[in-house]
Amino acid sequence: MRYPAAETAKKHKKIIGEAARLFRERGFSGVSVAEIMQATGLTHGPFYNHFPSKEALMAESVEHGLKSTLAGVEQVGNSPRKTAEYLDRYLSTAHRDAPAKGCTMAALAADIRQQSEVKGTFTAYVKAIIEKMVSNFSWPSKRSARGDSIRMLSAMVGALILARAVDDEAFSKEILRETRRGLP
Amino acid sequence: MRYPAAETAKKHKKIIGEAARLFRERGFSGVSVAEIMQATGLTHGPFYNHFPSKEALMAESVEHGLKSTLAGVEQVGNSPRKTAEYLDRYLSTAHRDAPAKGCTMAALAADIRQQSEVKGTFTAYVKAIIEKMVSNFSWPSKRSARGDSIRMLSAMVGALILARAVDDEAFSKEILRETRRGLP
DNA sequence: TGTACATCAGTGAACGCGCGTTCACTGATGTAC
DNA sequence: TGTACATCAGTGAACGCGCGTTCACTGATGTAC
Repeated sequence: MRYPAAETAKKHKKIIGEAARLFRERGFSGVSVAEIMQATGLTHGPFYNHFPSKEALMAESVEHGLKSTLAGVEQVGNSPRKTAEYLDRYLSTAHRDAPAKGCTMAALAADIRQQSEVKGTFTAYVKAIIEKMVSNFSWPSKRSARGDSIRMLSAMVGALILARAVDDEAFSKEILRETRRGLP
Repeated sequence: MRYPAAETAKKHKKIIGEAARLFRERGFSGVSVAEIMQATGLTHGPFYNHFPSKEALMAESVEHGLKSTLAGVEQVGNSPRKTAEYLDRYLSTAHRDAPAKGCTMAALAADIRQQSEVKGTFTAYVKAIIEKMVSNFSWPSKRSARGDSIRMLSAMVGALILARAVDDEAFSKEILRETRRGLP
């Protein structure tokens, strides 16, 4: 049956939100279209009223996730204390244990390597995130800020991925803590 | 038909080798049992003469891959020049472009997060690799060597994963180069 | 304002496909005598 | 050393299953008059 026009746009966003959450939690191939639709409270049929394919949803949900990571960096504002707080949060056990609402780069970068449809969007956002880190974080020297940002991001993403893959709590915490210690 | 006993062990190793290669290239879910068997020159049927399940093969092939990464670190020998050469190789475009024969941590850490069967082996090898980095790399101070090793590994793995996920060659190279510059 | 009809998001069964896994069968190898 | 037979890795068809995707149908909404 036909539904109020306003609800269609709302459902579209709901699908993207649930997909972004589930994909980060279990990877692209670990989540089915039916499961995403079930999470929005619908059956799997109308998925194709909203998106041409699962791959199209992957692209939109990655963008959705990266947008909020970018917004997170934007809010830091360049005091040393705020920068330190951001890093504390990124390399926390809370972030490690909640990939579903965490950094899309750490959760899906490996999956994105295989998905040429999504790589363009991913690349644009990683560039934007680096640039925002350069301008919004506190750096000792303006000259080296871009290199420092890239190094910081590599360490953050690598540490989070390793800390999540390891099943020894003490060792996982050590990876987060020691990586944090090397950053401002 | 029955085959010479010596060939059975050889085929077992061949399956592991091909699986380790293909899994690193396309992830666990990106490679089918049939494809692995085809790569060894057999049909898919006898797979279950060698392994109880695909998951068991995943565990053995991850171990196979990590063993050679560990062996690579073992060969460094602790001169500053050898350490630098190792890092140059790890963060090279050649390594970036050849995940099939490259570092298993960078290629499969994200997949391993979801695979509880494999996490134990992975954890043990990451610990061993860190320990070998502590003893075989050249460090300014013995006291900080373990923390330095962990930071280095996080940056290496993160940079390689990001450089592979990005589809802009100049930006990808910049990630590798700048991460390299922050290391000894 | 009231009525008649076209629209289209949602339903749920069905599709074709590829996957992991199983199995009856084959026949050269290894072994017992 | 030669013969008869048990073994078991390999073959390839078949299995059940879940997936992405399609589709005929439904019926409240929005619109034309």
